[in-house]
Amino acid sequence: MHRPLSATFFDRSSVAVARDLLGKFLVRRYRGRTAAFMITEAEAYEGPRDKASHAYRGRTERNAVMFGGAGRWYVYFIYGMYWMLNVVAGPHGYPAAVLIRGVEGAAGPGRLTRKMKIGRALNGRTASRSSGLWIEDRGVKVPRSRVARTPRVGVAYAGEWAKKPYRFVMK
DNA sequence: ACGATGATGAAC
DNA sequence: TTCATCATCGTA
Repeated sequence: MHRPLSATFFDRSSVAVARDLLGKFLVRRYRGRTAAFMITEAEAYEGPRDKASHAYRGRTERNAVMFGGAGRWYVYFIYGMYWMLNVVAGPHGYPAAVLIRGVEGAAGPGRLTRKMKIGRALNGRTASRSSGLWIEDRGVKVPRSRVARTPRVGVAYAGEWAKKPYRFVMK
């Protein structure tokens, strides 16, 4: 059996976490059924200085979970239709997170949450079996040659931060 | 290229 | 209380 990744995996720079999430499995237990999909795309949102991050303008009701400890889900609603799934990274008090943008069989962050029945109920919960959503290492190794690094999607407003190569995608 | 669709946060 | 904005997606 595979064990869920623990908080120590997420208690690092969000960029390192985003890179290492490629090849891991996002596992959902919902209404008695369990489904697992390999993560193929992730983006880092790194700290209070990152202009593309929700935490850039400080703590608010929405982004509060980003300021907590690593390994919790940060789920928010956007464009009146979609839920975005993030996992909090880095030390307590430092607002960083990784947006899980794609899994095998669902490209795009909005599609993935719809497919896996992810919504507000998971916000602030721990990435563990108890919450019904967690991440496992199933032994898939993703070599550098299979990883593309690009700027993040949909953050053109973020000036210099829009250019940073914080998006990781499996080729 | 653009509209759907509504929560969020900052301004007023 | 109003209002612009938004870490997107489907249709054209």
